[in-house]
Amino acid sequence: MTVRTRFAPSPTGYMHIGGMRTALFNWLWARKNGGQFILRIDDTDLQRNMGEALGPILDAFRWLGLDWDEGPEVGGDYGPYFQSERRSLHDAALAQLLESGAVYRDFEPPEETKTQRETCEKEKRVYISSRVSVGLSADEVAAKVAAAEPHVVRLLVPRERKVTIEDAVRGHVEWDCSLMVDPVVARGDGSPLYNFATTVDDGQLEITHVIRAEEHLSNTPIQVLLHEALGNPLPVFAHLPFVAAPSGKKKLSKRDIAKYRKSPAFQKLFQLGDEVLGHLGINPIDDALSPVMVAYYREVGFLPAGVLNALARLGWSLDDATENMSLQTVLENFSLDRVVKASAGLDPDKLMSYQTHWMGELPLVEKVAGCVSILARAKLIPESPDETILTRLAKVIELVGNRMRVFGDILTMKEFFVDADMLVYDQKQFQKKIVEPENGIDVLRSIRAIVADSAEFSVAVLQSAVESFVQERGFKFGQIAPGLRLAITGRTSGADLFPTLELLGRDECLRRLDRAIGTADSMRIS
RNA sequence: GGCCCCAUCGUCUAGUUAGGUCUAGGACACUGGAUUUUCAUUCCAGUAACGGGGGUUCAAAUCCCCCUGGGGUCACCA
Repeated sequence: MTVRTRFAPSPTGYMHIGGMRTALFNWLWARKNGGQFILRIDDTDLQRNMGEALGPILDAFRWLGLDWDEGPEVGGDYGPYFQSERRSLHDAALAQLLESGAVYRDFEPPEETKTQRETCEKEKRVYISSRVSVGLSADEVAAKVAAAEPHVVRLLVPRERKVTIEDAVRGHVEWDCSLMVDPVVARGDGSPLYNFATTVDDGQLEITHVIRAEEHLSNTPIQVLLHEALGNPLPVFAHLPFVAAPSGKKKLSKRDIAKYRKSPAFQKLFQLGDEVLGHLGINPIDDALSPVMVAYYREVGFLPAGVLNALARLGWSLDDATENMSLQTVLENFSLDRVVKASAGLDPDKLMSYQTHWMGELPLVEKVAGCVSILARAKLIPESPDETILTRLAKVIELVGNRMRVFGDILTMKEFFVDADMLVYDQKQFQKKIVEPENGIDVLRSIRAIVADSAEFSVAVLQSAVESFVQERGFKFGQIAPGLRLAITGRTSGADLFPTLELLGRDECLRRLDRAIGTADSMRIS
């Protein structure tokens, strides 16, 4: 039998990083077994703009390179793939269950049901459905339906038995039906509820493996009972541990972003994100974009390989040592029985280490492409840069090397992309390293002369010239380097100094030195 | 609270199915050192865990029971 897995997001306008992990494992299992991975959109009673709500979800899949065999945009033989368009299928299934007596129309007023529930709770008894409507004759039911009496349709839970599953990650799990409330399967008008629609759809789509997060475990007995009533073969269930927040064991949730912002574990990621998004003109403070969303990582300039690697290792491992894995490697080695049972906290540090690894592996041309797109968005280079810019950019990228962990990092290296007069100095350091030292400005003047007069503007020539100057004056290079770097780049840390000078070019270096000298002069006077 | 799930370094995990090779391995983070004109890298080294109690056994991280702790879920949402 062909393995068929599915991911069934509701169109919420964003793709949750934990949901993405679930989707990834579904994709992996299908691909590993030469089966199909299906995207079904669970959009029942959602009246939002479908394009806006679904777009970001599909974008996330495309960005990570996870393709789907059936679903939106690609269609398939088991469609429609939007749950809202599958109503006739649900209706037919409901009619079938009504016919077989597996479900019943419940006319008990909701307030009454609620009261019973509350009473039981107060008295510490287990609440089970009263089933007052089960005794109604077919004619009585028909009459009430004809009179449009409000009601719901409930599953008649077989109370005398147990439901058991052999979960592919959890093993044997069982529930005692005598403790179960008869779940509502559809409203009086026939509109299906989640558990019912899902079961009908999974059955009709011939899903063989239901791989989903642990929070659905409690829905499972209902769905198993429904599958049985429908006469469907039972899919294999695999309940993955949910993705927890860093430094906590609670489910990672969009609602808690404000809290995460204050968490030390998340600090560095937020700092990076805020800075990069700031350069892009995106306000990261509002919830539109945050680390619980896949889009966040794309915007900040993470690589799909980095995110995928981190996601794959969240609740799964290949062996006792392998950490850096391409999607291909994960695919070749994936299995459900190596999925961990305990929930796993997303670790931003570890994510960054995977990211750094894969950025290091990326060919230069692809680094250039990634930087072009983010630099253009930050308006630091034109939309379609010419050869000169591209060649120079490649040199910058090679020079900064592993200092660029994500594409967004390039935006913090503004010194390569703005003119001398736009350079922003680190004020405190400028004061301390250039203005305050006795000969700080004089040194810069001397270096300006070297830069202006050197026969050739190359690393070798500049370096030896500066070194002999340093020696003459009885300095150490380490003493003058910070000031020089500050004058040239505005910052006290960064790529190797002489190559930076060479890359910037003689004229630009002179402008920067002049500006720094001028600024320092005026600061010293005042 | 009911039902269900889970429990190894700070974190992600290996080891648990078939008890000994585990004085518990790896990675991230952290600390120290070396390299480096800064920063980042790289390289070495180090700190650090089987939640507790009972069993079973010659032998338990591994099997059983209890406790504790954490979490999920309890809708005419999905």
